Amino acid sequence: MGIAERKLRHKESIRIGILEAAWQLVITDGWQSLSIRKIADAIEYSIPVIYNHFENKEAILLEFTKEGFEKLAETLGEVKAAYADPAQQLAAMGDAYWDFAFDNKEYYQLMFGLGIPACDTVKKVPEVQEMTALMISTIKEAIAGSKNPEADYFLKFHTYWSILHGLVSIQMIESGKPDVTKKMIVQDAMAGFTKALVD
Amino acid sequence: MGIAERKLRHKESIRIGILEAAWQLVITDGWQSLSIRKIADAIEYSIPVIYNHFENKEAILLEFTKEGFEKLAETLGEVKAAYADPAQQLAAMGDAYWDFAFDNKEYYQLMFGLGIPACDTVKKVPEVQEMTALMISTIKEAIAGSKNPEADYFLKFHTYWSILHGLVSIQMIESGKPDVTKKMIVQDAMAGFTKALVD
DNA sequence: TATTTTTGCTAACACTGTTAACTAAAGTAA
DNA sequence: TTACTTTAGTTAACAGTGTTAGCAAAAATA
Repeated sequence: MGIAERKLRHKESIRIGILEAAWQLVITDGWQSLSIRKIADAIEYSIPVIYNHFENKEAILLEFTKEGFEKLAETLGEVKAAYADPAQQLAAMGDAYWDFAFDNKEYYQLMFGLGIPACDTVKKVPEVQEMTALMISTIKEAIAGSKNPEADYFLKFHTYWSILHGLVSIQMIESGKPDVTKKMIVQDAMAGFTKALVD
Repeated sequence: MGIAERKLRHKESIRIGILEAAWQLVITDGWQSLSIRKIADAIEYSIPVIYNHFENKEAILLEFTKEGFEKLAETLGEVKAAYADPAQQLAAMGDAYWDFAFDNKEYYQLMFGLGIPACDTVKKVPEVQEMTALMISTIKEAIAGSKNPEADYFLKFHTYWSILHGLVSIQMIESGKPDVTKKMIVQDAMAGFTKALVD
């Protein structure tokens, strides 16, 4: 009865093919010009086949959004593990966040940029919470060891994430500045934040 | 020879009609669903008429982007004028920036969100520099009166804007949180920034 | 071998931005 | 007023988009 398995494998291989073809197209032409027809063309199947594996185009994009947040969470987790001091963790995680965004522009733009309807992305993508949980725990630890242990961790987390995202997105729409100063900007901002946090 | 003038007036009135119709459509249905056909329908002219007044759809969006940055710059200018102390100015401008974003979501999303190709927006929209100039001058003044007058004003400006934009956009994709805490987040972040700036 | 299920295709619908080609109106000059 | 030229506005089409209904062929089951 390996038939069912073989079929499943085949189905799965098409699914993967769709995602790989889509990703290739994104890499070469950007999100904007990704289309179902192009994907169908690339995998050498007809258009409706894609709809057997994904409900619609958005579902394909959602898949990448998930992947993106997963990768980001993984990266941040590793970086966090490399340090013991929460303040150092926050600094390193900020650095890593920045690097991730620019090393994976395609992902980052999809995760935040493309979707004005990103409002509900948060609900549809549990991976977001994976990432935020990491940040929140670190913030909590930092607060616990600070001179102001009563600080609102959720507020501080929000500030932390916002600073990072803001830095990244402003940098992305302005890209064309010297490369050296870039990193300084993050580090300066992070230093300011941590200083205010730890008091 | 008032004929030419009348014609010009008429032409201008259509142009305005296009923008007004477009704006109305955006208000009711959002940017995503704005289409040339719908605009043509609304102004009761055929489609190509729109192309006599705007090179393409993007040019129409660009018009609103300009408007948005103009409004924002104006608002920030007024707020700045209401205070003498740079630190206070920065705080008030941050507040105003936040309010602008949420009072004019449609504008803000267009100015930053919709355009992944927003990279060249900065070049195409001189109004952006109007706004940034305001911020930069205030930052400069604040630095001049701080304990560390050697600080890099451009870096600090960048941080300031990024924090604001980050706060806004994270808030926008997360909207669904209690309203009261929102303002606190900005003010907390701004306080942290100013503190680090003035030393 | 006959029947059912699955798989994948063609062709279409309803949209999108954009433009070429034409008509009818308005303005100009004789 | 008539003849010509310009311009304003139209219809109809092109090339593309996401999505789906209906059908043919292949594969699995009885």
